[in-house]
Amino acid sequence: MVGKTDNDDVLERWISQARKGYFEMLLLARVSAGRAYGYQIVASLKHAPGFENLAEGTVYPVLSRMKKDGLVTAEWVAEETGAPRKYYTITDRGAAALARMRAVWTRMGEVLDAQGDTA
Amino acid sequence: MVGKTDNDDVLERWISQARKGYFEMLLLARVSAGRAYGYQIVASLKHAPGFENLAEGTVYPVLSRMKKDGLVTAEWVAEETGAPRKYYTITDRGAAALARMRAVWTRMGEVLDAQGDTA
DNA sequence: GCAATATATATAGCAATACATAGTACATGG
DNA sequence: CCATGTACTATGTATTGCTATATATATTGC
Repeated sequence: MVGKTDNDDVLERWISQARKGYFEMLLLARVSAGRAYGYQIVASLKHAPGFENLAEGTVYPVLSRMKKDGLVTAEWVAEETGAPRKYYTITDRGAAALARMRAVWTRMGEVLDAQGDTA
Repeated sequence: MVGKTDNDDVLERWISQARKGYFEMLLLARVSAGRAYGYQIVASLKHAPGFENLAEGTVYPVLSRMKKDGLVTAEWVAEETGAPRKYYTITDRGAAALARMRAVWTRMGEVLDAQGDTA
């Protein structure tokens, strides 16, 4: 089996950096699509390309920070069976933040693409 | 004169995080467009939306790191007048890394956009 | 001639965030 | 009873953009 090359490791490190910021936006978008609980969010994101190895330890702290920043609300719900679940709902402030993040992300993409024409 | 709101500060902080990773890709793209020296790169990026306040202290360390990682080469050129300039040229390894970064960036955008459909 | 400004490059320290890892608790199945 | 799945929490580490500052040379205006 072919092991990882130096290039793979460099790109993995880069991806980790590139996700800073992006990941909060991604989670906000996910919650914006409909109220959800933590484990459910982790499980659904694991189906997205590139996130197969996503760990809970990556997701829960961001959800906590988003709650602290007022971007989402969190509510414990006791299930008939199983552990209680913490459901997250986006707030107006969170929806506004998400819109602005998307705009910035789009602009960053445009700035990137513009680098090829200004040699 | 209207000052910044909390929302502005939160977004500014977020932008700083969102630029991690992205900024290296941006500089690689800039150098990929044609060999350039540091001050010139700073000056041209300052015309890009969102980068009006870009500082040299942000750019030179990333150029240094890219050289150290073998993504670009650097070459001092003495000008007839003025201080000597350090010119940067992308390497094959840098071009390959840029292509992969772009692919990841595109995929991240797709994953983000997909969050609206999976409620 | 000197001060201010522009051009040109460099560096240290800090703040913030994704990630890895480990832990706790409850339910289920063999 | 143990392993696994479900569900959430805590902590330390690594890394990078940003701020602030420094140094050097050339040009311009008084």
